[in-house]
Amino acid sequence: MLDAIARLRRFNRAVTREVGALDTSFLGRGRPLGMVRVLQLVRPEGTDVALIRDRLTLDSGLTSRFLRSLEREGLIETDTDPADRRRRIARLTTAGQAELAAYEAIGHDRAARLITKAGSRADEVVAAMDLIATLLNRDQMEIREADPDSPEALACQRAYFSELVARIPGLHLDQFPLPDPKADSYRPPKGRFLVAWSDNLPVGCVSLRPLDTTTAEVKRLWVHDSARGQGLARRLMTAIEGEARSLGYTTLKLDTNSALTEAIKLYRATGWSDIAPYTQPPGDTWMGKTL
Amino acid sequence: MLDAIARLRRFNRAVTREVGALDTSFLGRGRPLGMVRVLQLVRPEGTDVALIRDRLTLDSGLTSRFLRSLEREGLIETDTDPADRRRRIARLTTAGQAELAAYEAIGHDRAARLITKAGSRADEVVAAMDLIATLLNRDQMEIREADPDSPEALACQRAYFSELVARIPGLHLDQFPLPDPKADSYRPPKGRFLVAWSDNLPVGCVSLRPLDTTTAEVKRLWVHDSARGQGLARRLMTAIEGEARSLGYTTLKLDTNSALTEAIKLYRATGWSDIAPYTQPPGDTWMGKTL
DNA sequence: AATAATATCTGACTAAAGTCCGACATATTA
DNA sequence: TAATATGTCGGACTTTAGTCAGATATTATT
Repeated sequence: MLDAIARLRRFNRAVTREVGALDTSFLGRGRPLGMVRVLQLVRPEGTDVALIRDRLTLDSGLTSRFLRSLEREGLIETDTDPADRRRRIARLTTAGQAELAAYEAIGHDRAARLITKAGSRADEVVAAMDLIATLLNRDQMEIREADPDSPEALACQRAYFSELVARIPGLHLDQFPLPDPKADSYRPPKGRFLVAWSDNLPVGCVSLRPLDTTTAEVKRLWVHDSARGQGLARRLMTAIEGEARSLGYTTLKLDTNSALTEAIKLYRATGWSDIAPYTQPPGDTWMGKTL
Repeated sequence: MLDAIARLRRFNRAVTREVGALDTSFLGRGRPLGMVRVLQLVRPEGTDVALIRDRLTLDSGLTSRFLRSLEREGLIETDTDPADRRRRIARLTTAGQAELAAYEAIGHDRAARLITKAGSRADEVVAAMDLIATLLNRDQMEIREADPDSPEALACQRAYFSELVARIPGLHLDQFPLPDPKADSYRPPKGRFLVAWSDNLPVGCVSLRPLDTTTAEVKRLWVHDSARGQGLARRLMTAIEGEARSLGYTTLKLDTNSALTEAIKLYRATGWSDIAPYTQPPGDTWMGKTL
């Protein structure tokens, strides 16, 4: 443990230097870092000013001045929130989107250089970064609905199928075409596809499709390697069960494979129990839950 | 590659937040971060002011002011470098060492909390941090002489023997007692023990012991997992060969095991060639080089 | 309806970091 | 020996980040 702490602190020092260098790169476009950090949180659809303040733990006065400055530059627009007219919502303008893209490009170049530096160990380094970033972002993971054919949902499903193939003997990737021809069953109004985000990286998914008017099936529960052991699968299951409830289903089913031991353990721990088989292989374990 | 870059940038964001929080923790002792960073580079034996400036990429005026301020507080002392009297050398006083220890304690607490947060995956997280920190520190790795019984040299040898045991069937750790009863042969004036440092972490070692007046043996070449694939083993070999040369040896020998393929590949690539056996198992490959 | 709480904004202020310049002593080169 | 380069220093200045208090509008509570 003592040694681990010394090594973590070495990591901090190394990264402080790197991040310090990264900060100055933002200055390349003549705007202070604080303002850029705000800009990066403003979405084209609009972001709550309170959320920005909260995320960056900024003083309200400072936030306000940053927003005014960005507004003067024409990068954002602000409006009062119709729901609570004390609140304000900041929205990225077209010019703002272009400016943000320019920052993306700068960061992109720096990142590419660092990855090149990693040489033959680039994959390992990226996996290591994922692990650390997911850990640091842990308290800010969000679960949002997504279209099953969106790029992020496809990435999740691809990873999920790869894992199935790796863990269950006799399966092949071409058995799982993507985009899924049956994607429509995971779409509203009867179905759902949820994606878990850690910052901008999709780190998990789960989906729901109707079987009959009162029964739905949970499918494709997957968690990114870097996010395992942190209770995300449980959160995803809670979320999808909540969706099922609000869609009016009273019974849930799922089929899984006995090789996926952690998943089965989770199901049992959250009130699922074995039921009669209702699908073909690769499923060999069937479970159900009454809502 | 594209995806890797997006993920690296996510890592940067996560770490910027964490490091930002880390920075403010330094303010707890009423000294600005910049000054603390300088203080951390000053060693009790003395550090070149130019080196400090270089490492932190500071303006000379700013560096000077930080040093004056630390000097006024009695934490450091400065002297002109006798070798080049334009240069100055900063030395940590006893008070400075105490102050630095206090900072260590603060960082220690924060680090311990983060590791606790990693839970069951703490080991993986620390390994991931090592990999990234070593990559970022790559251009600043230093090779320095150490006593074979110093804690860092022992750590290196322990890791080296563990690796031997893991890779060569039939070996047991108790065959390699530490501290080494024959440590004296690796000490000056006839022997050498070199340790490679990445920041404060020993990431590699190599040693030399006399066989006769003109022949020496290279032993215990080891590189930390996080530092592999970056040419460190080659640097260590170059360094130890240089030491051998300056000690007046004309011939070098080593014995190794055929399981250590990367090492053997390196030896062949740097002018070593096979020679007649001269030791017992676990050695099964013997090489020599004329200086 | 009065009071309290909340969200934002503005202005005044401070601390920290960093830049630029000239002065000075010393070292290197022509 | 003269000219040039280098390393350090201190002063004047700017930018950035952050704090604090008060004003205003709106919402929630009593």
